[in-house]
Amino acid sequence: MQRHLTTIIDIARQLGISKSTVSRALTDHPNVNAKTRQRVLELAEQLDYQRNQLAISLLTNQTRTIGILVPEFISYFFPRVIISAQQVLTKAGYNVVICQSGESYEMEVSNAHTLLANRVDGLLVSHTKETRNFDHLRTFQRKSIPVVFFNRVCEDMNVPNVTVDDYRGAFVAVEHLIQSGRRRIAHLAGPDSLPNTRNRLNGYRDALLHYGLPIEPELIISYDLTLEKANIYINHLLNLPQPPDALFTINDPTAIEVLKVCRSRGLHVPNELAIVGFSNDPISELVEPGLTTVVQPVDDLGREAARLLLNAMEGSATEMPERVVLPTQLIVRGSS
Amino acid sequence: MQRHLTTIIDIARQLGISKSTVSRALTDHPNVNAKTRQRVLELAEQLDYQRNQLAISLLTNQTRTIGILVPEFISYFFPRVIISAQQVLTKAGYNVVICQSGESYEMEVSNAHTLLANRVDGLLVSHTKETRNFDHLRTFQRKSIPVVFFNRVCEDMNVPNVTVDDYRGAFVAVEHLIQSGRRRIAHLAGPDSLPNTRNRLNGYRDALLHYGLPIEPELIISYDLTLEKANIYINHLLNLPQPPDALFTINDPTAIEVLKVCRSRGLHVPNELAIVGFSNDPISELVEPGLTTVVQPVDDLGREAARLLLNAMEGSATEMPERVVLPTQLIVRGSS
DNA sequence: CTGTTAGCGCATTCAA
DNA sequence: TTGAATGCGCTAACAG
Repeated sequence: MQRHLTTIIDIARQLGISKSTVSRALTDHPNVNAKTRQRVLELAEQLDYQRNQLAISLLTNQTRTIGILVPEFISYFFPRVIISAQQVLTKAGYNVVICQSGESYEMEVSNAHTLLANRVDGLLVSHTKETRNFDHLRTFQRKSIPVVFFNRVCEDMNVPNVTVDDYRGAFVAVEHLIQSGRRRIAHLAGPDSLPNTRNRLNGYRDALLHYGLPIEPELIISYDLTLEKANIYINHLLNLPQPPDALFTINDPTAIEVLKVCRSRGLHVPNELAIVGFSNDPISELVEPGLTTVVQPVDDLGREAARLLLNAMEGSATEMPERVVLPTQLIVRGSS
Repeated sequence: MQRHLTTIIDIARQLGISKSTVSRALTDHPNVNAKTRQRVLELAEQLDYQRNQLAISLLTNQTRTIGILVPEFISYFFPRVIISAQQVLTKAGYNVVICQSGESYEMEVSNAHTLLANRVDGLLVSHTKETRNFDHLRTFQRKSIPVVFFNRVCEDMNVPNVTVDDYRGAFVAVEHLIQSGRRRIAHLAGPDSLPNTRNRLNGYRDALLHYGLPIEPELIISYDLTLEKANIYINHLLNLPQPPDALFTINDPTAIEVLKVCRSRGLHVPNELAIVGFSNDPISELVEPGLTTVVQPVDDLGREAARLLLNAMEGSATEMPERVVLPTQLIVRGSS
């Protein structure tokens, strides 16, 4: 499939001038005759000329494109964050390309290579649940391409990051359950490769400790975030000799799954089991009963991540990378 | 921010050989001494060398990258389609970059320019609801960059496309309402810039005609797909002297909004108002009552779109662009 | 104000 | 098997 796209040389030839002049006319360079510029612009328009960004990037060594790498975008969370980040970046004159890895480490590595090969000027990342080795991201660092983590962060890498206050969110959620009279509060936690998971787990633990409740290992289950596994573990918990009277889940989809299981078992929510989720997925206010959950400020998250990246790219390479933690908030609905 | 990335020249110099040889070693060219190749590969690894895709693309005039342009990805629909398309494209050795336009025509044009400037080898598009002028996409065509439309297609452009059978889906949905005894069936339609909207409207109309029911203009309302407007029109319909006994909506989020309005007005669903949505958003099975809706085969949609694009790129430029229409299916739940 | 020249990083002829 | 030379499309430095 050979195709010829109009180049400045085509324009120069047809106008009988040099390609430098064409280039200058096209880039609003001051030193060019108004009339000449006019002619160039008209012919460019007519020939449907488009600057070849590839050539410019090769020359300037910057693409004005930034890459966003996310583990998935089925859940509402990542799309929202991306959109708000994109708004900031677009306003700053950057293009945004998005890659999603389907929670696969291998795919993430491949995406990282693509982004690197295409020489993005900066990278916004939230890694997959499988990612334990971060060499593919350190490569960016080594090449001085700014990287900013959001949501799922690698604490070992010395780069800026933005997270929400998972610890506090979890603490308050569990506190709420305790204060409404629950005593056997279970926690469906995510894989412990994810710091958010660990922070939420700590918040859960500390809330129990703070109120003098025992921490029962049998009530804490880590799983891989798939709904199939969630279903199995929920039933497992409910089949315990002493089943929990409340369940705090790592995210809203999981909490919804709990709701479904309760429905099918004829368990009343919240009387027989109280449920609290995490993230305030739009779905959580539509189910019956409404789901109590912890709000993550998705828009702020995207905005902050973009801001940190812009800072990093626009040079002010501070010695201490900035780390932003955004507040979370509990929304109480019918499920608790 | 000046940074130097390792090039083949660095490798060549350090090894005291020419860059051509390095290039050959790196590209698995047959004519290169095994030992030399070995040394090159080792040093490349050690220096953390990455091929500069920009330079290669400039040279070969192809990027092995394809662009996906969608109007939004908040709803579950587009992410799903993208993921399945991406699977096919990745397998075929292409990289995928995604741009979303937030339903803004202006943003879509800008994204199209970005993708063009970055010389994608092919484009998968679903346009915004505002798009009426397709010049920004015709540009790709003029430059022989294959374009494939999916879901929201421009019928005037002579390119392959994939859609679902909106007409049939709507027909069957309305038929179902009629057969379950409804007689005043309203339709909340989308903007008529979108062919899907028109097709669904036609399906709705023809079903009424087919069963000898009158078409009441006051029961058909086009709107802009925002939930705020949806809310206004839903209330408007329910306030009619003769309110409808069923409501068929352009999509599931709108149907959910209907459900919410009914809840707040104390209207029983489906007894006082039956509701049927479109697209089988995961949310539709979680609400109470479950939402009757028309399934769109999202995975097939993405796969087919990718297949058509690969065909178009891999040369077989057939005279008649292929147009695929995928079947839809009604799922009956509690809301009807 | 305009033309000439160089070079970004690479693959690919053509010679050796 | 290897090296030298060419050019992809463009901007920028330099010279008129």
